[in-house]
Amino acid sequence: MPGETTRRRGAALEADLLDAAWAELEAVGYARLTMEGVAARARTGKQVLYRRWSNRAELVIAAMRQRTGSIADRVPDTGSLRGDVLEVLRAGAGRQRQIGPDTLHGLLAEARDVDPSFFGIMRGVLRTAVERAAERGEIPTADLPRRVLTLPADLLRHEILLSREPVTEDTLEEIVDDVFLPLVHR
Amino acid sequence: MPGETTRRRGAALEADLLDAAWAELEAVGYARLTMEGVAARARTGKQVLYRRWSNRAELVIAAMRQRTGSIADRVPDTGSLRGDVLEVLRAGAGRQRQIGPDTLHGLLAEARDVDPSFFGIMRGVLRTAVERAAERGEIPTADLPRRVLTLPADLLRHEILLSREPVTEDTLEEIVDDVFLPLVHR
DNA sequence: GCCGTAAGAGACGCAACGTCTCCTAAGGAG
DNA sequence: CTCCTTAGGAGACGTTGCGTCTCTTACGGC
Repeated sequence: MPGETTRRRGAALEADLLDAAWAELEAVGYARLTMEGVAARARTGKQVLYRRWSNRAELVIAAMRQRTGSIADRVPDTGSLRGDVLEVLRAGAGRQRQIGPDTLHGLLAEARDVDPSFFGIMRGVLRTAVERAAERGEIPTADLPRRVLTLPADLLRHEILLSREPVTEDTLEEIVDDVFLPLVHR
Repeated sequence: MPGETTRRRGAALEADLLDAAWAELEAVGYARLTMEGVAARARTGKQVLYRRWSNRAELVIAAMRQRTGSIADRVPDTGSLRGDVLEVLRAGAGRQRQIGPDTLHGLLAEARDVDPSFFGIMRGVLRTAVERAAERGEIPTADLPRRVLTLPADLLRHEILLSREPVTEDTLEEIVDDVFLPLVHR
């Protein structure tokens, strides 16, 4: 096999490393993911990993970024606030299904600086959805208390962190219909 | 020194072990707490720990239980729903201050079965508070959607898990005044 | 075609794990 | 009071993964 002496470099190698990290994550889970395991899977040495990321958490976060591009920036537009918010939550729940609660718990415990943009992304999207609903006259005002605006995202996150089971569609609807919409309609 | 040959046993020893675990937790934090460290602090061997708890998480949970008795069962009665709920949240926030987010994150990541009673305690207390408010005629009905009832506790928990800073009184008031009470009043 | 950079490979010392073994104090049974 | 079972105290042991380090060698820009 000719690939035998081929030595990967730069971006190509980095992509392979992140792929290997992701594969290892799926294979053994975050708790038992080791730098040596990832290195072995990528058929390289640990040093190559440490040259780029200084610990498990950083490596895994990088791998996740590569895999699950940014959710944000794509504001849904279903015509109703309810539909928009549900859509945002579905996107968040979907991302959770990809990542899994164990990884989230692990990162929370190990990452010194969980980049807020990692958990706080949904806020801007929700603000836009609410503003558009107000413009349509669907709700009285877009001027909500900060905590109300982040409420759907916060509750979803809470659910993800504590449930260990994938979040169901029913749960998302409860969040929207029992909590968020009643607060906004007035 | 005569204490030198005294060998502790049973419950007395167990209490010493849990004290040592708690002290170690305060001294080095959950991330760097080790079984060997706890054993050394308790002036005994690891085996004595492993005979009782099969890992860090179990040991620490036991230590916490001994230290911070049960919050529940003591339903505040301030005369107003607002006061009662705030009081419950303050108790929860206080417990957090004792324990610290790092320990919580660690347990979440390591404990296979985070006993729901550990995180879900506040629910029953809130139910009682709401029922009494309804009896007083302060609110129209005590028949709230499940998710609304657990809302204050859920939001506090979310805050605790993601903020890393102690939860402030302001935050508690936001939860109650901007989110919970508006939902209940109607 | 030369040469600096970084990949590939693995040895190293260290810290904790969880298991084990050995000895001996404690304290109940008779 | 003595015997005997139980469990505490102490530490050795093999293992795993960490993070660092060293060495050789391929790559690819100049």
